[in-house]
Amino acid sequence: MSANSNELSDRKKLILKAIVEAHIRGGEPVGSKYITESKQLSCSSATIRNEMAELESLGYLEQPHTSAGRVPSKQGYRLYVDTLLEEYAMTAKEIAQINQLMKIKMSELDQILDKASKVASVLTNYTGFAIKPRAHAVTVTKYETALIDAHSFILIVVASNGAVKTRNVLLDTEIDEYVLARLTAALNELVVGLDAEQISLSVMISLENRLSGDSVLVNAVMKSIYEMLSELDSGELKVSGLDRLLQYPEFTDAQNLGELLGAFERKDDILDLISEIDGEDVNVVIGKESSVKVINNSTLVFKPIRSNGRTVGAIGVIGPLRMDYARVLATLDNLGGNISHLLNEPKQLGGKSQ
Amino acid sequence: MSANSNELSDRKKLILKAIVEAHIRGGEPVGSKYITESKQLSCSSATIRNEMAELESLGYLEQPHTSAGRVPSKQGYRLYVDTLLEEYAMTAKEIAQINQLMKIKMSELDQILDKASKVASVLTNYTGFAIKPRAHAVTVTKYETALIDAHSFILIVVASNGAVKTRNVLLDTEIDEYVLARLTAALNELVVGLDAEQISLSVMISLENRLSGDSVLVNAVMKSIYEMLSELDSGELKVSGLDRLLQYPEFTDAQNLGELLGAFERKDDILDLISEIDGEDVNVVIGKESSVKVINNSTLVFKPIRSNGRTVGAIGVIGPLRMDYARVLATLDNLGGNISHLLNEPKQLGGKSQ
DNA sequence: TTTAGCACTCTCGATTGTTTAGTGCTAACT
DNA sequence: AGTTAGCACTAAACAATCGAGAGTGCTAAA
Repeated sequence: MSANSNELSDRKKLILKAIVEAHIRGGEPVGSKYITESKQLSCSSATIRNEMAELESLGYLEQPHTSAGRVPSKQGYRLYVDTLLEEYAMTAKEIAQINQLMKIKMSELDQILDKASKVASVLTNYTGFAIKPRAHAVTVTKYETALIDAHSFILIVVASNGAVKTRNVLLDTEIDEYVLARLTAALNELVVGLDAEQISLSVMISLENRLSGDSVLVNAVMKSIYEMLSELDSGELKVSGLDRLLQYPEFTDAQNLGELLGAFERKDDILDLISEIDGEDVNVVIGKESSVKVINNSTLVFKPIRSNGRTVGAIGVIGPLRMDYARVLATLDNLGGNISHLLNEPKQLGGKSQ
Repeated sequence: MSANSNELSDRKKLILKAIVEAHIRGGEPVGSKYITESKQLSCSSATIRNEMAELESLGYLEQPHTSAGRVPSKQGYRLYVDTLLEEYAMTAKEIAQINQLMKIKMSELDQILDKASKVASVLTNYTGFAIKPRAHAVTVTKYETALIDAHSFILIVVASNGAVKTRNVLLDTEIDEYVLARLTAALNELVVGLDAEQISLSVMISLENRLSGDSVLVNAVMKSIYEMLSELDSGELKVSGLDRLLQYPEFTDAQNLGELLGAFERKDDILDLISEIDGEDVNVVIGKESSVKVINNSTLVFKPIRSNGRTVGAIGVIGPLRMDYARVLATLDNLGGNISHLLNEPKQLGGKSQ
């Protein structure tokens, strides 16, 4: 809608950068005097003031009230993360810490993501989250079953996106190996390649015909399949370290906090927001700049997790607009790399050393 | 530690009850005048004052400051819920609402609990939660497997507490039906009846001997088994409707809210607290009166969910001390009954009418 | 045993003055 | 033309004061 970054003089950029960073550190509006004093800018506070006034009219800064300092606007933060930010070089100690925390070998993607979101939260001191993105029109590529007892068995589906899901099916009729084998064969023949929406009455009827009209069984199974597919479709969101939000003054008033908690409850908005992005890089969503107006006064930073060329999840953190972007970006990038590594490396022995 | 309820005159009880209920409604300290005016007590404010002073010295009331009214103490709330509370009769409408909301037929316990905690939150307007309690020394009673592809299979354990858990096991070596069948047989012979702590090196060695020394496979499997058992041991806690807390002034200050959020993060304390109780009835934990000092200024109400004579979970709500106990107790009781019903009734057809 | 009456205490809200931080503007300076 | 010193101005933050209101405890009378 307005000025692109090239229009800004180097000095303006420098000033904006200084203001953003000071504000991130201190949390309070920063004034011209502070900039002149603490910085390499060799000009007086009056000059800074003039520049600040211009930056404000360009939309990069805001003034809470007449006699306060300036605060970066969302647009200001955006420019900062896109072009002004200096890459944060993680210390060896920090990298060691990530490796240490992620050392626990886990096999389930869910658990790895969960753990990673906790680690992200601890390392950045913001609230962490992990999602498995929405995946539309997932279909089943293979069915498998395992008998538990006369009244229950496990139904396993392998989905087109590589996910595997299981469900405990309980029946009040009896079932045995033979019936189950027939069921499995029938499913693999008749109910493969459908997504949740395509499971129709006619599919059920053909399946029922194939299985001597055992409608109880067919109903139970189809219901489970439908549920599993829906779950795969609808994504997942887990949050950790919620209490960390409270240390930031922007979340002590119930307004902002409520919006955030509400968004976490509903999950949909955040899942939508993240599911629609499909890169490999760390993403930064600042306030409600996105089409989705989930988060008004918070920033959401996340990195997609890919495995075998597919986006299988994402981890990220959420915090105030004045987030320590440099550190967060570096941390998530590193952590994300660590996870991809975990997911793609061949399985090792348990780790009983000699 | 002090006065039992029989020492209280009927009038004192009536006054205490009136104060508690007024405070629950209004949230503010209630004074002698208010009681005299609005109530059936036929005596003057001065008399009420005298009684209130006594109730305070007995520990049932507290005074925020000299010229404020009285507020029930935790002990006061306790007496109220234990002996003063009038049973809340749910309206037909409310009962219909519960049935409506819980109508969705789901088979997995996890999902039912999850849904129920959401419903509890909606109906009571407090924060809801669902737990699967800790279960110590769970053992495996049966193993089952299902091949997915050459590099992965599903491992299923049926646990001594009736739970069924599955894990996707990935290998970089190849595996086939035959190997899997041998593995399954060996597991069912050698690794049955052990809890997480009893999985030792010697078990692994005997298993490995049985399986032509395939240590990669054995390691992966035993690790998964260990993980599953640990998970079964350690319980689960899910929270819903967190944002509802914010509407109660007692949670607008970061102190209380932080404590609660922290407790939800750690989960342990709350799981401990609830796991140690094994009745059938709705339980009320007021503040940190319990040995576990998790929640200082909140009340936790929950109802165990039983299935086949075993406690398989619990649902509840958490909110301010001045919770609408009557309503909450009735709601949870009803909702709990509804769930037990769901869990124990024979499975129905999918619901295609006619 | 109850109650009317009153003095006392404490909070809360409004009002006011003071301090402080930071601005915008102008006029002088390089 | 860009920079800077200086100054008037603004708005918040803070502290002190004041009166009103609510509710108590106590006393003395019923």
